[in-house]
Amino acid sequence: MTAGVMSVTAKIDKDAVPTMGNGVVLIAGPTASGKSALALRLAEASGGVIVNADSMQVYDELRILTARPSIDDEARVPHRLYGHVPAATPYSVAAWLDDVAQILTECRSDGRTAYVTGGTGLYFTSLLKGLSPIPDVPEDLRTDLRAKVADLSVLDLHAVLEDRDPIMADRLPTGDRQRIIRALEVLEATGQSLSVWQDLPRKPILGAHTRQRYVLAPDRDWLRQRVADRFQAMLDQGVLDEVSAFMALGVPESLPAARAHGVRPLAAYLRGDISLDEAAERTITETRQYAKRQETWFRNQFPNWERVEVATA
RNA sequence: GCCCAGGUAGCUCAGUUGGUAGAGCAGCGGACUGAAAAUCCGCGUGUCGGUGGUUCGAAUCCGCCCCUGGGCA
Repeated sequence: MTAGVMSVTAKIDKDAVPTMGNGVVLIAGPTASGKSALALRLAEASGGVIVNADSMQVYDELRILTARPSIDDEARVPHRLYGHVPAATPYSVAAWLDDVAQILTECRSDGRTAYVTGGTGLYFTSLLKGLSPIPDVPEDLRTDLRAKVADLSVLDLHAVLEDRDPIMADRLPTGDRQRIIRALEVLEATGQSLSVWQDLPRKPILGAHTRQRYVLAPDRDWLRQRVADRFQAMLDQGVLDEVSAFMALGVPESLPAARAHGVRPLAAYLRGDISLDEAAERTITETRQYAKRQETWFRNQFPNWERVEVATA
């Protein structure tokens, strides 16, 4: 145990993993399950490239808090799409898909295997199933709309959608503010119901021929412990300084980067509102709850992916 | 030792004039087409500290005992 974090060994059939060359290997798994370490071993052994599939590790300023691969790790194997976006910039699945598409093309022409590694289920699903082609919604429209409906209750908001776009209103739960707003902004930006766009065929980047799909499946209790240990290690690595530097950037709380686990509780601690113990507990709890949601996704959306045992070493 | 306040779901607590108990949090399950580490939906049987009694019926009233916190000595 180094710095409170156990090392992880995941067993993957050697014959199933290419030792040379080309192709794409997908490695998903809940947070703190050891994906990065596994990808590093595999990519190092095969001269491959590690490609990030984590929606938070794309942001530059939160390396420690989002458990991004270290600078040393990045020196051992090429890592792509890690920290390539400033935290003040909103990113999205669509942007990620564009980015990966380009990188996968590069890998193919270089003859290197791409190990697409991360915990964001939607990213993997979109990679394999595609997204319907929906026009971009202008940033100022999004901001304006959000400001305009800020004081409406979810139910009122749903009623507005019901009035303007009954089909989407019917598809969405009455309490799901985020998706209701998305439906409204698409309608406003394009003049057409989001349902019309969503019904357009999707264009996958990777097809069914992508054979190598792995999900790390650690024991839940083990993972819960590991999340706590990892947080302790983050403290040792200086997360508090990182978060305080992040606070100084003044990234609006509504932006994705500001919602990384731990940002809010640790900021509250740094402001003197809560104790460090309290902040630690909240961060760890948020992270565990997320891990559970990830497992739900993998279990039900990726039934055919190969489960990989994770063992402590 | 005496007095007071408590002992109810993993945790914090509700529980009305006695009709065998319910919230928040945690946890568990599920959804998921462009901010997804987000957003949303569903799931609450637990010797009501123990024991004896009163009562048709006690978490609720009475006795004794145990434990915790505070006060007085």
